[in-house]
Amino acid sequence: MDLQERIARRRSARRGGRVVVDRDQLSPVVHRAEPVGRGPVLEQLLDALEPVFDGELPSPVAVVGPAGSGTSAIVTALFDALNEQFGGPSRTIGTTTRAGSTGPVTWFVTVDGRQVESPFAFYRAVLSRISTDRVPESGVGTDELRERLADRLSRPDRRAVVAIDHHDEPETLGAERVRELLTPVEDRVSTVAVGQREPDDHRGTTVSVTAYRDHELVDVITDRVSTGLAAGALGHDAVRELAAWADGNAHDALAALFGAAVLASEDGADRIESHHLERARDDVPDDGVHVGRPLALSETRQRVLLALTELESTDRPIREIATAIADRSSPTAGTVKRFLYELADCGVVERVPLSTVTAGSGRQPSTVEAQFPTIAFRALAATAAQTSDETGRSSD
DNA sequence: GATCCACGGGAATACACGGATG
DNA sequence: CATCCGTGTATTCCCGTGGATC
Repeated sequence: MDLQERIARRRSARRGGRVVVDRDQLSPVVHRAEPVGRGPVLEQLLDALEPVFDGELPSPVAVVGPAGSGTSAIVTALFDALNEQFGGPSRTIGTTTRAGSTGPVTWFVTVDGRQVESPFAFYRAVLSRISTDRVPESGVGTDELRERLADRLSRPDRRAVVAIDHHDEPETLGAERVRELLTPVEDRVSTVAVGQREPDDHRGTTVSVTAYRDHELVDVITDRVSTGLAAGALGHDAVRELAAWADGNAHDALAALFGAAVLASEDGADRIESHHLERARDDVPDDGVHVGRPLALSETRQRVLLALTELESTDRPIREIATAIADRSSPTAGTVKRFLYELADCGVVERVPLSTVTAGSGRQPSTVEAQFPTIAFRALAATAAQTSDETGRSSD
């Protein structure tokens, strides 16, 4: 490559990177270490967890709030902070600190129900947080992992508080199931169920989180804008408008903001224009699902979704869409079809009846539509995979 | 101690059946 | 009744692990 080319690349990289200063600060799937404007709720949650300060286990807690109200952010942030104070040696490499002779320990473990769907995966997730050894990812039975967990918690001065996030979403381990899995260690472990509803048989404390009010959401967005975007890339009026549109749902607001930033970067613009925001807002479905849902899926499923978002005409029966997707690499058409129905079943895509043209005599086909913010998904999935298929230029 | 192999979990795929529709 | 969609499930494949074997 010659010098002109080098310089041109520098220039375009700078142009592309103008708007976004720090992608992680902007990402709707990354939580803040200090949630914005949620002090009272944090206090309530600390109240519910109060017994841990006396070396006891709290009774079960439920953290309940509508979509986009920040329940995950609150619990994640608080558990991280509590771990700093109470946690024993984590799995960080080089845990040579006083092997075996540690004092009382309380681990605070968050398990993301979206990523942990089987008992095996659940035990593995908890174990790898509280144990110093590596935990096998396969080749060993579920019972074996359960025994290791019991073993790890066998000492009376060792306790754990396990938060199960998104316990009430489809395809996740329910809170009831989690408690069942924890029965062998129930006198050592307490649970915190995080979701939009209480677990059915919940007895214990409930911390209710309400949707953000307009000005609170403005603060949340402003916080992201100030650290994630270049100065002057987005005006305060636009932030207020965005907050009003999102109607208390921080996920929708941040997904639209992130999407608009992606579009502006792709344009090489140095600020986010209103048409960027408009397109990004249209891309966030009403009553859609969190972009973290598709992002938590296996790589193959994400590839299918990526291909789906790249198809121009989705106005076709599922069967045809499946073949079209299968044609661009991916698994076989049959498998793609299977995936699409499965994804429709758990709400990531929606089946919509296709009334147009019915030459055949059989049952009427339907098509599928994405129920997640596709611009944000495309940008975040690309960085997660960043293998094969180098579609977009990655300008990190 | 090095090598081999059986096992377990999970994903991909195949397949078959039930139901809707003309 | 013929046809095709939608779904439940059986089967196959893959791979990491850890104990058996030599």
